[in-house]
Amino acid sequence: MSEIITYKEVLNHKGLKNTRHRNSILELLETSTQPLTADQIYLALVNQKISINLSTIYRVLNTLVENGLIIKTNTVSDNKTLFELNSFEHKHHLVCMECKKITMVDECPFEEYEKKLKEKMGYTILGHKLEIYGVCKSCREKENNGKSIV
Amino acid sequence: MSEIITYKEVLNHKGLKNTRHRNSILELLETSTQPLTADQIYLALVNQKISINLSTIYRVLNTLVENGLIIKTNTVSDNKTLFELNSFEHKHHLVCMECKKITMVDECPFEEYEKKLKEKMGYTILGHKLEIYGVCKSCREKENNGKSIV
DNA sequence: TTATTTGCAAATCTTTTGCATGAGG
DNA sequence: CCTCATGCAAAAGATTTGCAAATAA
Repeated sequence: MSEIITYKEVLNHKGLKNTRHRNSILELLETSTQPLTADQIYLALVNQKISINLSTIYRVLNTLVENGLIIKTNTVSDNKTLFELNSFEHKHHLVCMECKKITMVDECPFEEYEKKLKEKMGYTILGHKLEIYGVCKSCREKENNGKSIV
Repeated sequence: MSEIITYKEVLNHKGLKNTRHRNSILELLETSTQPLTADQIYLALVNQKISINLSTIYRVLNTLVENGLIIKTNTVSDNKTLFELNSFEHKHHLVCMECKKITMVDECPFEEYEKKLKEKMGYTILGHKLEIYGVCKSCREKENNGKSIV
């Protein structure tokens, strides 16, 4: 009774075939530190000499979202759809406005806040998404080359 | 020295011409309780017998975003770009997953959290966006017609 | 008058779909 | 085998762009 569940097992359990394309997309997302667009996934796979069609990527991504293996997000700046693995952990995005890199944060202080909203607004809360915008350390340091902040 | 600043004044100040299309779009967003898509704006204006081109709407919206009069958002579900007036107040979205209606919440408990992130992650925080997903009161009541939750 | 804005049509980009072929269980 | 997944090409939908005409200051 291992606690480690492989994607293969999850796919099986959901009645989805264990195809090479599904696996390579899942593996790619697994190793990525960032959520990726369909196009980025396409380019990364082509780079790995994997022959795949963009429409297949879209179809695989949609299937995986529907089955809860991955999660859809999007960026405010350019309204692109991003995909990331559903780690089943509570995570939020820290977005650098300079380099556009996304860092995950797992701390979340909102349970209490959600309760309040439930009472005040009569909403049943199912979840939330928090994106924090700023400038990351390395971009800030680059910007300050030659200039003094003080 | 009135404290009420009109859009006309803001446009002037930014060196933007005070055109009928810019005004009708701003007026529409002013009266809307929800963020709107470019297309929804187009249809609403056509409905008001205003003759305008969709590309003009996109150009006006982009100009207004660049000049900070309106704000761009987007929905996770269908990845549409939404526009809303920049009220310069701190607001968050409460999104009903059934009727897709968006309600604004103005309470925000995150100043403290942001400080923490700044220290921990070395980020300069510029702002954040919070979207809370759930089911609104009226949708929940509709769902429960005939069925018992208990 | 002169720079800015707008309309129109066409281009671009992302995502979806139909259909015939191929692969997994 | 038989269903589900994939490739390919074409469609669909959202947004942008080039250029000429209209308009605000």
